[in-house]
Amino acid sequence: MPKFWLMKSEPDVYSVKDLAAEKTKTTHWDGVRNYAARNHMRAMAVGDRVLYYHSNCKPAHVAGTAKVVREAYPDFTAWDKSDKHYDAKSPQDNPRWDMVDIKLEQVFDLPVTIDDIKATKSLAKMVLLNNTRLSVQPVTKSEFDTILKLASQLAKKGK
DNA sequence: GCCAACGTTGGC
DNA sequence: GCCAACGTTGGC
Repeated sequence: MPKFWLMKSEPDVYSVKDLAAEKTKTTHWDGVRNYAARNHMRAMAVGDRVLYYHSNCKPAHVAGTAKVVREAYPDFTAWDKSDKHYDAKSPQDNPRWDMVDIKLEQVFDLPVTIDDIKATKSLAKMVLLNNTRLSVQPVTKSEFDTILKLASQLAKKGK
C-alpha cells in the first residue's frame, strides 16, 4: 500500500514546470532542514504518492502530483559551502539531512487552491491547514483522493 | 510588507 | 532542562 504526502516548494525557486522540464521528469528534493519534514521523507517508500504544493504565492495551491522513485539518502547540498542550505553540522561521515527523488506524474490543468481546500469540509483536518509551516507532511488516502477529485472537477468546470 | 506561528539556539 | 530571543515560513 502506497502512502500519501504533500511537499511544498516555492514556485520562484523550483516549480512543477521546472520539474516537468527535467529530461527524466525527476528531481532530488534537497534543502529540507527541518527534522519533522526529514523524518517524513525517511518514512517514504518507492511508489508513494505526492501532492506537489506551491507555497508563498497567491493563491497558494496544489499544482500536481508526483511519485517517490528513490528512498531517503543524504542531502549532499548540506556539504556544499556555496549552497544556500549548507550545514556544517551535517558532515559527510554523519549526515543529518536526507532527501528523496520524486518523479512528476501529473500537472493539474487548474490548480487546487488553498481556498478550494478550505471550502471542502472533508479536508479540514489536513496538516496543510493546521501545521502550516511543515514543508513535508503526511496526507491521508481520502484527502489525496479528494484533492484529485477537486482537480478534475475544476478542470471540467474550466473555472 | 506585515505578522502569527513555530522551530532552533544559547545563556543560565 | 528551561525559556527568552531570534530567525524563518507562509498566508494574507
